Amino acid sequence: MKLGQATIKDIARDLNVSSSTVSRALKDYPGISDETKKRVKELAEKLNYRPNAVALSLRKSKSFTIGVIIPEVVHFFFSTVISGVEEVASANGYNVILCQTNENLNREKSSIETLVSNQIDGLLVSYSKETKDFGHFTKLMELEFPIVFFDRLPEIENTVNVTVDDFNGAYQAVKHLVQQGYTKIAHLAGPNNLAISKKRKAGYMAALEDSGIQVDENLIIECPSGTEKESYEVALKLFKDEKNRPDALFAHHDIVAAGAMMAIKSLDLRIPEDVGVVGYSNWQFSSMIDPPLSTVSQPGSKIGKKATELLLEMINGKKRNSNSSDLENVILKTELLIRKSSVRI
Amino acid sequence: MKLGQATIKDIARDLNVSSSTVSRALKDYPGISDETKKRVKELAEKLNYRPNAVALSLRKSKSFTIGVIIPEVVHFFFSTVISGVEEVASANGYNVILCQTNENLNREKSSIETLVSNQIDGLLVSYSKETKDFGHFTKLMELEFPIVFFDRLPEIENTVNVTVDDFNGAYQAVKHLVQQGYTKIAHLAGPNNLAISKKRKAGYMAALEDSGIQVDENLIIECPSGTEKESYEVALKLFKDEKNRPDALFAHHDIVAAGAMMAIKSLDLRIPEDVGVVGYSNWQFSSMIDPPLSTVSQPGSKIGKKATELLLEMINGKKRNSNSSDLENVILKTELLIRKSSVRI
DNA sequence: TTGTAGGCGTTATCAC
DNA sequence: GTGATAACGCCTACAA
Repeated sequence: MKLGQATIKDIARDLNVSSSTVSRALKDYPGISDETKKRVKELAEKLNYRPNAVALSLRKSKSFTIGVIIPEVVHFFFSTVISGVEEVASANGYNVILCQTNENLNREKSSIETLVSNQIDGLLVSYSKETKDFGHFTKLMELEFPIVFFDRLPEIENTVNVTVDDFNGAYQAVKHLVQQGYTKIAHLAGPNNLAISKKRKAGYMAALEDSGIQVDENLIIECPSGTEKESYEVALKLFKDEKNRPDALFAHHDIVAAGAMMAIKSLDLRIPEDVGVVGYSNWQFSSMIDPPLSTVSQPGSKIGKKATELLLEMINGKKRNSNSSDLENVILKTELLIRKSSVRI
Repeated sequence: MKLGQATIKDIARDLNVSSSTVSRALKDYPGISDETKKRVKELAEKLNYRPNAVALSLRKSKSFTIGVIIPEVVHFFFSTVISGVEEVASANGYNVILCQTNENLNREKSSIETLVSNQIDGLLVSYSKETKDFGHFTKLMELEFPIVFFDRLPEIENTVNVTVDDFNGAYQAVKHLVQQGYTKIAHLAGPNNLAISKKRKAGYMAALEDSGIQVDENLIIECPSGTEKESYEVALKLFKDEKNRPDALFAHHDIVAAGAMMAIKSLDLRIPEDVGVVGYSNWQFSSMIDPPLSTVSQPGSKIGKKATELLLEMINGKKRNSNSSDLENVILKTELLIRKSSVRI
């Protein structure tokens, strides 16, 4: 910062008053003559005075800044979350410091170090795929530091969480496939250490069972990396086998679904006539591929907003980490978007 | 910040030394006995001491924080830029404060106010569509405050810019359409006050002229909002008119192209046989729609990285705003990705 | 080798 | 009504 920004002291010197007077005048404190107040404000205006937020942070031990730790920015869902976070934060006078971990545990840990040493007031976290131990979070929580977890929930007690109802989202998706007359429904699952993957898988299985269809473990295939390429290959193998070929697919992710669709089409199978497909997340491209992909829509921006609102409440003492309040675990509803890829009736 | 983080004073008190000794010991300053150094470091470790970055900022008038002002986070191109920025910043020990303007001038202005009062060391900017006056930027630049503009360049002298070669990107795209035998090529342009829109349009026109095709102003239609819906309607009108129907389309944006493709398909025209389409930006969905969309790929992450590198150089005094150095205007190359939507030979 | 004092910009507390 | 002082956490002349 090279800008010779004017300070309270400058104003005080120019006006031959003390800096306390200036400080009080600027904030309309009682006990300052209208005359002085006016002179101070005018000069402040003229010098383009702006309070130094860093000095304020130090003085008040409060930075009006929150940290966001996120696996990847380039991810439609996360970018919508960030957008929601920024929205609510800025509306409440808070800054957002962004850290992406690239799914790397060490970066997650070092991000926390920096953020904490920057005196952030609170933290929003979606942890990395590598994170299996949550010590770096619990240490902070024991000191009553405000943290809200979103999307990926850690196995820690008494956390404040914002998430979507993954079980139900998957359940609805698979039920829909069943209603469309598909009976042999495969599942391309996410990495097993993520709670969301487990819940989607559980929803898938429950929907089958409730429909009187037996779960076939051979039809559940893990796609840990979640790339298009990976699922393309997985799906190719899965659908090549004519004898055991599934007639539908529920993917834990639109990208995974898209890769699989490419494989299915390359085998000259028709979607949705031969194979029905439903994805998850409603990526921006999902409505534009051929055929448009049915998917479970997660309200990303709403998650970001809600998480930030909760965090600000915690910061401002209206809420603690470990209340019995039911607010501590907010579960937002998903929405099943039915498009062409899964409709054959 | 409720965490009772240990301070230098705490360590000093415990060890019965002065805080300057602790400060020096922690930073391996000369003239501290090994004995003291060891005791200080051990206790620091034990107390989990972390320097208070806010106090440091105040002391040094340097925050190791940069601000990013961006129109929208939920935008594939911008999210890749942000990712690149975060990458380079964190590798150099800098934090990133993110502000999105939602294309709103007032938010842009107030973001700058907050960022500056937070003593950021420098600023990366892609300004809003509403911004026609750049006073809020020039005011800072006159004070030698480091700013790097990316993607959208302001009409100000002596700025440091990172951008892509939009003219050439468009030129290549249209040349490619010509080579494929399309002759009546329409252009869905962006808002005219953005330099990028102008350059893409200029590239479009130059490519036509260089190919001996006369530019027809009726085939250039502005799509200011850039939404799918808008371009759907625009394209519907454009391609309904059988007499003057174009046989190809160059859109300033993939979303715009996608909307137009839906319109074209709804008129039972085939892509690429009847109509060739090329977009711009290589959104994630572009390779997945039907047919896969040819597009001009902008190296978003590279832009973010390069812009941040330049900014850090400016911050660290290796570079000034208004040098004659040719580094002040970095133009990165685009890449034409040829997919099915534009290939009929 | 270590300590003291002052200051970065602000505000709360006490005094006049 | 206003001013002086101390404090937030850290660093760095200058002293000792």
